[in-house]
Amino acid sequence: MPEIPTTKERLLKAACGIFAEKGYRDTTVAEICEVAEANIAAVNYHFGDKESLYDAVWRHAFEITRSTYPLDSGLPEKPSTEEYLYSYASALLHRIFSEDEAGLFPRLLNQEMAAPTLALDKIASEALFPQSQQVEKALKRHFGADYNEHAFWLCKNSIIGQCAFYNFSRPLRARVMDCGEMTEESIDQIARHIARFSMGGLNAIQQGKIK
Amino acid sequence: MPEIPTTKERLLKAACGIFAEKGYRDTTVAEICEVAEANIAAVNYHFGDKESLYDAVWRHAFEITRSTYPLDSGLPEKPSTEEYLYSYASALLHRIFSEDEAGLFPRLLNQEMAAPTLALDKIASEALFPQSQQVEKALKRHFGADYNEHAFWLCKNSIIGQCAFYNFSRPLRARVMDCGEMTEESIDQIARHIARFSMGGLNAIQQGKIK
Amino acid sequence: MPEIPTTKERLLKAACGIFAEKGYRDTTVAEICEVAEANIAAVNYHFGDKESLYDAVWRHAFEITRSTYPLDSGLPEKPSTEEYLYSYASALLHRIFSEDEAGLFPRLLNQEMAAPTLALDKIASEALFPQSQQVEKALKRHFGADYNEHAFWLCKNSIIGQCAFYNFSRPLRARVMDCGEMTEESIDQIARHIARFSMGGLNAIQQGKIK
Amino acid sequence: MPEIPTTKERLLKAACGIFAEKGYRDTTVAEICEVAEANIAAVNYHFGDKESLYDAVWRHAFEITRSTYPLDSGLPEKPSTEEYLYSYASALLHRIFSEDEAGLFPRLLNQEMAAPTLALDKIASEALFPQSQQVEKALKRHFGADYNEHAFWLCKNSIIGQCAFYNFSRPLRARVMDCGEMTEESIDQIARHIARFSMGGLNAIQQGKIK
DNA sequence: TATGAATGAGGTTTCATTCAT
DNA sequence: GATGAATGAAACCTCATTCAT
Repeated sequence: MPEIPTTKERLLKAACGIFAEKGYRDTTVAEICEVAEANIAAVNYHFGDKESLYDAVWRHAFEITRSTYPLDSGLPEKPSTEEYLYSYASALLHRIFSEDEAGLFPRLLNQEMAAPTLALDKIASEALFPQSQQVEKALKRHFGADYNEHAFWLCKNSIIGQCAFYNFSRPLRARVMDCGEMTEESIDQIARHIARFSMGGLNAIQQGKIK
Repeated sequence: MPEIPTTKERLLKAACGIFAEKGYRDTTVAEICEVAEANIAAVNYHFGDKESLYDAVWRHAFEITRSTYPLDSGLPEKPSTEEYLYSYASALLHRIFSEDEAGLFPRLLNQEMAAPTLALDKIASEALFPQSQQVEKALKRHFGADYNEHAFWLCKNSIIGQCAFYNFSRPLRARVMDCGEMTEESIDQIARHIARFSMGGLNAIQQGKIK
Repeated sequence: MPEIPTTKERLLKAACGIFAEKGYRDTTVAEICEVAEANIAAVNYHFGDKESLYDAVWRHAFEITRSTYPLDSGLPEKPSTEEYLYSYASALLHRIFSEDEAGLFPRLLNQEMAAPTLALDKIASEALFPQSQQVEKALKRHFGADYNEHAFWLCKNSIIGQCAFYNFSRPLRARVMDCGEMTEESIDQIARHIARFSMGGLNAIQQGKIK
Repeated sequence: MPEIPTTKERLLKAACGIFAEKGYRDTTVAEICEVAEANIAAVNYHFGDKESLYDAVWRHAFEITRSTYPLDSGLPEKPSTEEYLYSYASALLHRIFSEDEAGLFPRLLNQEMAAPTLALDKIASEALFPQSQQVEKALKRHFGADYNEHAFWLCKNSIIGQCAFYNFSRPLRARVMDCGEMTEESIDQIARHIARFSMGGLNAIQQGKIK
């Protein structure tokens, strides 16, 4: 039974879309209220002020994104490093290429990276840091005795960077990057590429360290 | 002979720094004029409007960055793929970590990726596309007969993505990423890591293709 | 038997304190309701509108103040003029320096003197005028045959003014006037001073008139 | 040659009148601009914000009041205490009853006493404290050897209070106090009354102390 | 009897731009 | 060539009040 959405829900939904598209500063309360078909004072009534609404927005967006595309879905009991990398990249890419609600968080993140708001501190500690730690765990298991703090940090960045690039370069896709529409299959192809490429990279780094 | 900078030059310089730091929308004409010690009407007088100033800023910043850190400096006559990758990554990273004028372009790029302006089309075709082609050329040479359009595109993204990540994640450096001040040596270390990691990646991809 | 206060009573009490502290305009209905732990619509429901609530506050505050510190308490059967003046000043000063409910009326009066509301007319005739007449009566008895309408009016103002000054200058007490906490004794000291100072004044005026 | 007043001057003048009449909070920037026939943004352009305008207003008002009715005008070389008291009361009363620009400061003060703003600290230390000291000086001379800190403070308050009462009770003049229009002569009459009444008071206090 | 959601009017402030000088 | 005053549009926020329940 589809409930009629409350004004607060409509505001949150409208705000999610507009904040993700335009960023905090370029988004006006008036536009949110218009899209939500609510009174101009509704944001202040339901959320206090624009900033608190933004807070609710990113938490909401992150929760949807996290639960729709969890980072460790479909992994076997004892995943190989490549299996883990594939799962991780696949989740991140699905989030990035998603054109519905599940894609909101990466877009908001893009906005924050360009024009950080006060929310970034919270986003970093509550959303990004925990996810970052998951990659670390997998890498630590892979490296085992060869563990090295700095090499480790570099590898983590290489892996995340390959995925994040597709988020960062979003506006270029229609301009320079000659890629068509993103399908389930093409996303999977990228994920598999990143997993394999990274495995090769990790091995190269590990060999360099041992020698 | 150090010339006294004209009002127009002072405006351009001030605008570069502020636009790069705050983005187009968060930057006010008043602040630019104040920093440039110019009249509030100076921007409109010399550049027409805020947007045209932004255009001039773009070109200026790119020209400085491109000439300060060219992508192919210090390469031997017939560079190996790893040497080439190292040179490429080194240039990109120096641009990204530069805290003077040479670092303006990556910062502006970050802003554009989040909130594209009309300038992005021009920048994409005039600045980004040519640079992208340089990576392509090196990869084509490396792959040789194994050349495959899509695998090739994926590898390019993997390489650029690893570098761009340090630009994209700039605001996180002070928050989540536990890295100290960037020195010439630490930048070099990252560049060498990316070159080696990518060589491992390329080989892994190539072997996968052959088999 | 301490009854549980009704919503209306809680509203009235909360409103008294806040109106007295901040004045009509600076007080928000929302704040009153919050302090009274009542619904935002409670003021309008129970009192009609903000202004009517203010009216009720006025009457309530005056009634408490008037009954707690009546102007003629503790007077002997046939008080001397100085005894009367002392009693009068003492009552006014106790009202002014009271920090509980009995002090509400002078504070509200202060607000009205700066920004009169429609309530002032009623307050003037119902609360202030009768009190003013009491001083007149005592003065008439004192002056006797020397009675003179205008000299009389001036003396009344001199007496009331000395007391009212401690109400009017309330915000200055913490700033310029170097006086410590007000105790029963220090209040009494002021009352005795005003009685004696005024006796001296009245005599001086009377002598001037006679001569 | 009467110069055409600038926008800034018109704003200041309009603001003086409206702030004095309504107080800081009840005055709107829009109303000031309307009266000054200026654009709604003019206040922010010329003064920064409403608060800074208010700052300029009370300084302007005080300066006019202070110079129009200085506290020690018309005093003989070696004034008697009564002459001094007369001069002081006369100045204060002229300020209070003035219906042109010279009357602005007492009205603003009335507003501040009811609803203090951040400006009150500055007003107290820059305007009120220095004037208070002038009374002290005269009283110290009068009391001579009988000087007593507290009695002294009480007398000062009695004198100022008698004058300030006519400021504080302003809205009551038309309601309860049966006084007609204020003329130069009636003001003078009040001043002479206060001087004489206070002389009597001071003497009574002094005798009480001596005995 | 009481409430929480909702609202419209109006508050201060910001800002890119214009214009007479 | 350059400026400082001025402005209109629009931003965010506040608040007394209303209304359906």
